[in-house]
Amino acid sequence: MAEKVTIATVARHAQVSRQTVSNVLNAPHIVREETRRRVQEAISALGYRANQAARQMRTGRSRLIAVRIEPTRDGINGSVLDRFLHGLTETADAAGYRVMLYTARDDDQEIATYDDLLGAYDLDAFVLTGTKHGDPRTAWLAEREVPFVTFGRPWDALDGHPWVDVDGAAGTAQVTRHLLDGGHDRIAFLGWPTGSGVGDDRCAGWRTTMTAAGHDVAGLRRESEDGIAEGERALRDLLAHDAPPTAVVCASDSLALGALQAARDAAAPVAVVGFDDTPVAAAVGLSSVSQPLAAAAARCVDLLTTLLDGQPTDQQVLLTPTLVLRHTA
Amino acid sequence: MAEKVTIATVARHAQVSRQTVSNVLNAPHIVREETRRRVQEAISALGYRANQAARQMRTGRSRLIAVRIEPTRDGINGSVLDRFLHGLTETADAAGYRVMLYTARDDDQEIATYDDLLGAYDLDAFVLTGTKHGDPRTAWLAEREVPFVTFGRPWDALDGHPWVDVDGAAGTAQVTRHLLDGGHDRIAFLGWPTGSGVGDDRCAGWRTTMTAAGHDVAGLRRESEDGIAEGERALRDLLAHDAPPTAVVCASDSLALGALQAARDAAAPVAVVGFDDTPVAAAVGLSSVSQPLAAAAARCVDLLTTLLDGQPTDQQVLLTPTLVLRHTA
DNA sequence: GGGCACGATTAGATCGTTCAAAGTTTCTGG
DNA sequence: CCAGAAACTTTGAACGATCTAATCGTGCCC
Repeated sequence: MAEKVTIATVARHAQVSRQTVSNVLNAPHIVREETRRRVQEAISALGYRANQAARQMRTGRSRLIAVRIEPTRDGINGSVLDRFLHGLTETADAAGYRVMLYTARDDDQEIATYDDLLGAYDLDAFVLTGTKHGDPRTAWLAEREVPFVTFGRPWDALDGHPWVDVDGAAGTAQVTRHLLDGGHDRIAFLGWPTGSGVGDDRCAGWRTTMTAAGHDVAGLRRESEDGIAEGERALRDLLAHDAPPTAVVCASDSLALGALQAARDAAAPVAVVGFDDTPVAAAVGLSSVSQPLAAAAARCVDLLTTLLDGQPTDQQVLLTPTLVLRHTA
Repeated sequence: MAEKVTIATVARHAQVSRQTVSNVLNAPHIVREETRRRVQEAISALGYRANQAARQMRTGRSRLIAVRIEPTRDGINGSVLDRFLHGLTETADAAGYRVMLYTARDDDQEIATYDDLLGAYDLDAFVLTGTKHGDPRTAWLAEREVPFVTFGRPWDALDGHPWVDVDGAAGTAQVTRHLLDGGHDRIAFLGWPTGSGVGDDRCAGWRTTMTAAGHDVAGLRRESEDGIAEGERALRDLLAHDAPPTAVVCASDSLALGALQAARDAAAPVAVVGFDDTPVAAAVGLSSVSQPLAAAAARCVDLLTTLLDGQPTDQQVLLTPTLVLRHTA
C-alpha cells in the first residue's frame, strides 16, 4: 500500500516547510494566497489527513465527545436515545467532532468512566442524558471544569450549566388545548409519581391549561410507574367513576398504550394521547407528542462547540415539541 | 487541579526509569517482582492513566472501533441497532476498546468516511451492519486489509471475511414447527421480494419446515416491501381465498403488525408471529422471534480482538434466535 | 579470578503535529 | 537607495508514550 502521508510529505511535495502546511490547515489567513493554493493541491493530490493523535498530543484537545448509551430500560423509550444519538453524531461530524460511546451501570461507575476517558483519551466534552435531582455526575464534572451539556434540565435550581431540553409542559398544554377545542371537557392525565422533574413538568402543562379554561381537575389525575399494565389499570380506575373522562393525556407512550387497551372496553369512546412519539405510537396509530430530537442534538453540539471555543456559555435551550395527530385523538 | 500525571511522574515516584514503567504495563513478565509491585503502587497512588494519543502515535494502534449509526429508517427496526450498540460498547469496553460512531447517507459517503477515520483517527477496526449483495464497502475494506466484522452474512459466496449473524431460517422454522404442533396446517408466510438475503433466509425456514411436514406451500406466500400497510394488504389478500390460512409467519414485526390488523376482521382467528422482537411487539403482545443481540455483539468483539491480535481469523458465527410467545400465537 | 551469558534496567531516538521564536523576503516612505 | 515595518516562511523543541540498543549487575563455569 501507499506510504503513510504526513505533514512532511505534503511539505516536500509543495516545496514549503512543515509549519506552512500546518498554517494552511489551522490559520489559513497568515499564508499567502499562492502558497496556500499550492499546499492545498498537494494535500488533495496526496490524500493527506492530519493525524489526530499527534495533533491531540500537542494541543491537548481530542475533538472527541462522549455519550452514554443506556441499556434500553423499557424498550419503548430506547428509540428516543437512538434518534438523539444519530442527530448528535451527524451534527458533531459537521462541527469536526466525533462521538464516542460508553456504558455504565450506576453513577459511581459512570464517574469512574469519566475519569478513565479523560485520562486515557483526553475527551473534550460529555453529553449527559436524563438528569435527576441531586445528580452526582454533573457535580463531579463541574468541579473538574470538564465541559458538558445535559439533554434535560437540571432539576436543582442551583446548577448553572448549559442544557438543552424539550418543553414538556408546552407539549401537554398543546394536547390539552387540542382536546378542549375538539369539545372534550373532562380530560384526565396519567402521569408518574410527583417528584420526577420530567413528570411534574408534563403534568403542569395539562393542569394549567385545564384551569385556565375554567375546568376543575380534581379527581382527573392518576399516577403510577411507567408501563403498559400501569396505564391500563389507571384508566380503568378513572372510567369506573360517575363522570368518566372522555379523553386522557399521558406522560408517556407506554402509559398511553395501556390506556388505549382500557379505552377499547369503555362504554363511550375515549381519546388518548401519548408522549415521545415512539415507533410504537406510529405503529398503532396513537397520537403523541413528538420531541424534536435532531434539533435538540444539534443544539447540544452548538453549545459544546462554543464552550470548547473558550467562551464560557451557560446558555439554556428549551425546544417546543409538536403534536402528531393520528387515529386516537 | 492536579498536574498531568505522565509515565515520567510515575517513574520518578517509583524511582525507576520511564521504560520500566512502560514494561510493567506492556510486558510485566520481564520486570522483577519487587520492582513491579513498587511501580504498581505508584501508578494507583498517582491515579496514572496511559495517554492513548501518545501510545497510538508510537504503536499505530488506537484501540478504537467504529460503528455506523443509521437514521432509523422504519422506526420500528431502529431499536435492534440500539440494543446491538449497547452490547457492542459493553463488550468492547471489557476488551479495552472504545466504540466510535459515524453516519453516512450512502455507500460512497460511507467509504469516504472510512478513509477519513482511518487517516485521522487510525481506527483499528470496523463493524458493519446490514450487508447486501455486492457490497462495495466490504470490498473496499478488504482491499486495504482493514480489519472488520459484519453483523450479517455476506450474501456473495466469494467474500471470505469474519461475520456474525442470526440464523433467520432457524427462527422461522421454529415458529412454523410451533404452529404445526398447535394444530395449524395452512400456515402462510409474509415476506419481502426475493433477492434480499435476509428475506430469502427467513422464508426458507418456513418453506422447508412446511414441506418436510408434508404440507403444500403453493399460494401461501405473499411478498411486499416492509411496512405495516403492506402487511395488512397482504394478509387481506390471503384471507380472501377459498381456503384461507389459519396462521401467518412474518419476516418482520412491521409486516406482522399489519397482519394483526387484517386478522382482527377475519372470520376465523388467525395466529400471527413477527420477527425481531421489537419493543412494538412487546407492547401489543405480538409473538415474535428474538435475536440474541447482546451475544451477537459480544461475538463481533471476540472476532475483532483475535483479528487485531494478528491471528488471521475468518471465522463465521451463526447464532440461533429464540421464539418469544405472547398473545398472538 | 576472569570471561561469559543472562536477566533487569536505563538512555536516546522516534511517532506526527503545533508552538515559540527566529529568519527571510517584500513592501513602503522619506 | 536604504531603513524599518509588515508579511510570510522556516527551524528547533515539545507533547507522552514505545522501540531499539546499550548498560549494569549477578551468578556460573572453567
